[in-house]
Amino acid sequence: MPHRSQTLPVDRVFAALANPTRRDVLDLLIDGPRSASDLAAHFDMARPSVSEHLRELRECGLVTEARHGRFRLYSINAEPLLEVRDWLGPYERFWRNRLTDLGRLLDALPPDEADRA
Amino acid sequence: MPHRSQTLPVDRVFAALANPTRRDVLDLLIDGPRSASDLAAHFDMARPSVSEHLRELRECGLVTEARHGRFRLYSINAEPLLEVRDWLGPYERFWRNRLTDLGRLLDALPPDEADRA
DNA sequence: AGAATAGGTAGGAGATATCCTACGCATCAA
DNA sequence: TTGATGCGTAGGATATCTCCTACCTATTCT
Repeated sequence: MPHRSQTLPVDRVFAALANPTRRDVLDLLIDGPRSASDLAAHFDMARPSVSEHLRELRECGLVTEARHGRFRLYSINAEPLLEVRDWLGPYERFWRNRLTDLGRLLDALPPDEADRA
Repeated sequence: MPHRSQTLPVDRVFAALANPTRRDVLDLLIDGPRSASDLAAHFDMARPSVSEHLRELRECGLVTEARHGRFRLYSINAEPLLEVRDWLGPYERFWRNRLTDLGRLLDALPPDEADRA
């Protein structure tokens, strides 16, 4: 009956992605590494706040930091995203077969009937 | 410079997935529809708390509810997960080519070297 | 009708998230 | 060496999250 108690690594990844600013940071880093202040300049919030988001991304392994003089270059580490993709895997069949609705299963509508969606 | 203010639908989906109980609910529903109390029995928390998680999943469209007498059967609607998969898309190249580290980009390793995946 | 069952909502406690300003500590430029 | 720049951390205000117990309605069983 007890089900979960401590925070798994995959939990941290999902939690990190739950914030739009952090997802936007990752999206910016797709094109290549950027410095912290470069990243911060893209957001309508104080620089230290962005710095905190970077720390969260660091702590769940989604970015890495490389010091270059007084700059810190952040770059993507996409590996933790594999856990997200793996979690998503079992759901592929739902959108592949359009079996997204209980009603269709229970009422056993003719499958072609419902293709106007 | 302003970047985001209101909560987009995709934000709600990511936020819903950020909670392990809610992801577990979805995982349970993969095998088919279940009633609310059936779902609640799987978790080490009070039933009304599970009910609240179900409401969140409902409100972001990840589950649908069908009333049958005094039961309510919940079933998956995987469609919102497409947004997650779409967001994940641009990161595929990172784990496909194992270009997860800035160092490798900078050092310009031969690209065929990393195709054991 | 009366009791039991399914399950949602209200209100609140405590924890966590997200932002801010103030500050500290390096590093580089003059 | 002094000042400016890059950037992390501290502490705090406020909002949101996650759980609880108490309570309500609707349906079904006897």
